[in-house]
Amino acid sequence: MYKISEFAELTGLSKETLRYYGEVKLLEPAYIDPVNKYRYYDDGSYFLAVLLVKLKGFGFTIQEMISVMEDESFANLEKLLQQKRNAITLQINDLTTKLKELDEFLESGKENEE
Amino acid sequence: MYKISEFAELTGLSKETLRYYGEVKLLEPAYIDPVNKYRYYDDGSYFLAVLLVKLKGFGFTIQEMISVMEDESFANLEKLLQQKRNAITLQINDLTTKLKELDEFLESGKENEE
DNA sequence: ATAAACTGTGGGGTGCACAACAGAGTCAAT
DNA sequence: ATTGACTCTGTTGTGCACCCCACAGTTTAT
Repeated sequence: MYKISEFAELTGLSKETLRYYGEVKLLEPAYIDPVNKYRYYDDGSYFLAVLLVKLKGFGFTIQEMISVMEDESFANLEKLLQQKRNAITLQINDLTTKLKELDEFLESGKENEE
Repeated sequence: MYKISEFAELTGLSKETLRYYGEVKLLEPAYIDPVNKYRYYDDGSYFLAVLLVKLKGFGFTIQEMISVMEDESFANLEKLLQQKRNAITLQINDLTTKLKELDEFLESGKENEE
């Protein structure tokens, strides 16, 4: 059983994020001490957390992650993954365009300096 | 003088965003009808809005945009632009990595299907 | 016993989007 | 001139996915 800070370090999720995930019932502590309310996580939590970190990195929303966790068959998972793949590709293109625009902007700024 | 919807269409900023920008004093309407509170924007607003849309696209935060607008000399502008350039480059790299990871994840998923 | 380190629960901030509801404005029909 | 219908605007509140700070009770180490 890990305390929140320990578990945060283990998973890469911040303490705040862990509390938040508990609140929205995405990842609830394995045990909460009824006296002091401390959250405790176990190896099962760890397993889930690792998956969540992955999905989060791919751009899954909380709701999407919840839906994935609820669906034992993981039937939606692949569909969502494809969706995120497209989204990431789009983002890369957008950012590449922004970068060009930014460089042009910087260029035009230099001209006006003198 | 443009009413908010017209101005929104002109600039590409949504009505909500325009109200928000007014609220945080980033871009205030040129005139507000004291009777009905309608916001009116003029060509000066338009000029600023175009710049803001650019900066926003580059990832400037509201506070950064405000600081840029307050500084008549635009001395920070270039520094911030360079900063954003780096940030965008990082994001592109991150996303590219994510894409690879996602593809690997999809691959490993296929194997387990049967 | 006491201090240091950790935990809990709020509450505010971010940058808008979106929905609800009310007061204006506009236009046509009466 | 009035009425109704439709469109537009205003304000207010909520949601997203956390981060950050403050205050207070706990636990741990000395």
